[in-house]
Amino acid sequence: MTYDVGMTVIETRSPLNRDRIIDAAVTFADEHGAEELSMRKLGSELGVEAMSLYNHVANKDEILDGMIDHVFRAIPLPDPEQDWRVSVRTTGLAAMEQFTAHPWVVSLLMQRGNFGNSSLIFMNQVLGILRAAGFSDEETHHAWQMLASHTMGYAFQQSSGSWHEKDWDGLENQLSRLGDRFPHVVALAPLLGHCEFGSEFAFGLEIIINGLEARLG
Amino acid sequence: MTYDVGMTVIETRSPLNRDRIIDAAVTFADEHGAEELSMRKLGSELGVEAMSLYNHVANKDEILDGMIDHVFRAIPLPDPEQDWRVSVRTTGLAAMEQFTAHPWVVSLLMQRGNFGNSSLIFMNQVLGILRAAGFSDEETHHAWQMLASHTMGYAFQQSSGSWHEKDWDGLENQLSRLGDRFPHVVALAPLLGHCEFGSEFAFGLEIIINGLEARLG
DNA sequence: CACTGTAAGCGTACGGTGTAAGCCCTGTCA
DNA sequence: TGACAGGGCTTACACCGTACGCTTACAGTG
Repeated sequence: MTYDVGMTVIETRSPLNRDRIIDAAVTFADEHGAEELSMRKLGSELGVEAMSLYNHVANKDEILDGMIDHVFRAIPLPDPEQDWRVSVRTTGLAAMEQFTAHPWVVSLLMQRGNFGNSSLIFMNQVLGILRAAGFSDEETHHAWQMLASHTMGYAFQQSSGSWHEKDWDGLENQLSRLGDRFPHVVALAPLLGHCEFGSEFAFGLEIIINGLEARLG
Repeated sequence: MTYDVGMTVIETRSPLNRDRIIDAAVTFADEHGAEELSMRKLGSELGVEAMSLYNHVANKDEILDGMIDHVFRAIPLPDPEQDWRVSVRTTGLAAMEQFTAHPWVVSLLMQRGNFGNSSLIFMNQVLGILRAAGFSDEETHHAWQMLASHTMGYAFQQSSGSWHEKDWDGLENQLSRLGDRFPHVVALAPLLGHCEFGSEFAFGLEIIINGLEARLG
């Protein structure tokens, strides 16, 4: 934004920068999905040509990494003062909340790995809590893997989307058309189709926490 | 393969068909990764032009679905006569084995959902075992979600690959360069880097089976 | 004031993608 | 022999990420 003082106000577009680009990419992905995001579309979203983005980011991968980082930064860090079970529970739910709000991170994480700054901060905090709780290094490792898998797994299923209401009716027709070849699937179809992933996730999280606790000592 | 009987053997390429195309796609993805697969490359792999594939498949999506189906068909179905804990354990490990052999299915499943024929057969079998074991429909649903999440989650982490040996050295340098900002990550780095996903998966699977068993009755 | 160096934005172009449309060759059957 | 059908090939289109070079705007000097 530049002003000619005393003259007419020249309304130039606010200058581009990395953060604005990544923010725009995140909201674009939230609206249209990450696989729809292209440099040209992102540019036009910012009122700018595609190639102008390359003045602020090295390439598209840097944008994608930035988007992942953006999401991880939004997960509140667990409080090391609390009981580890509480920390793990609230952090798991918080992470799940972000993965639900930005379903595209899951596939992005799979393609690109997750070793941005924010995700390392997050991971470090959780590992620290587990170690402080008395887990050995091996046990901490097991616990982390398990918690991460559980979280990513549910986020995965939620974002893989075929169980969602959208094409659910079509699927139901398909299933009933397949008749009794899949009786158990058909019987559980209503539950599978309209399930609340949040509470499903919490259910499993409790089992895992209890299981880990039993391994402690 | 056509022969001019009594004359020289005319060595024409064996005719294309859906199965050969999908098989070729699977082996190509095993070698080069699924994101490298393109219609042109797949065609040239089969000694054929890209557009010729469209005489046997509707589009690339049908090939991708076929690849998913191919992998699920390779998972041996659990035996309904066995104890459900044994069935769940062996089936989980068998599924994980396939996901390890074909790491690309995980991201494919996420993009496309998993409701091909083979995956429905597989799912139906597992659901049937859980119901026969005495789980209610809701409990069966919970158990399925949890087992699926655990399996997909580990497969996910395994295929997301950043923890693998390849770029592990670079990552280790990066971590030590980041100094003591992430002490817990650095401390556990060796475990995280060289871990055996198979046994990690089995460890978590046992916790889940025990947790589910406790819910039974 | 002019001159110059720098950075940001733009336009063009290249090689890649999936696939629609049309051509041609060949095998099969009347 | 002639017609037909189907499989493979070629061409073409719209999209992608991005390398390259041009133009404009501005900051710092003399």
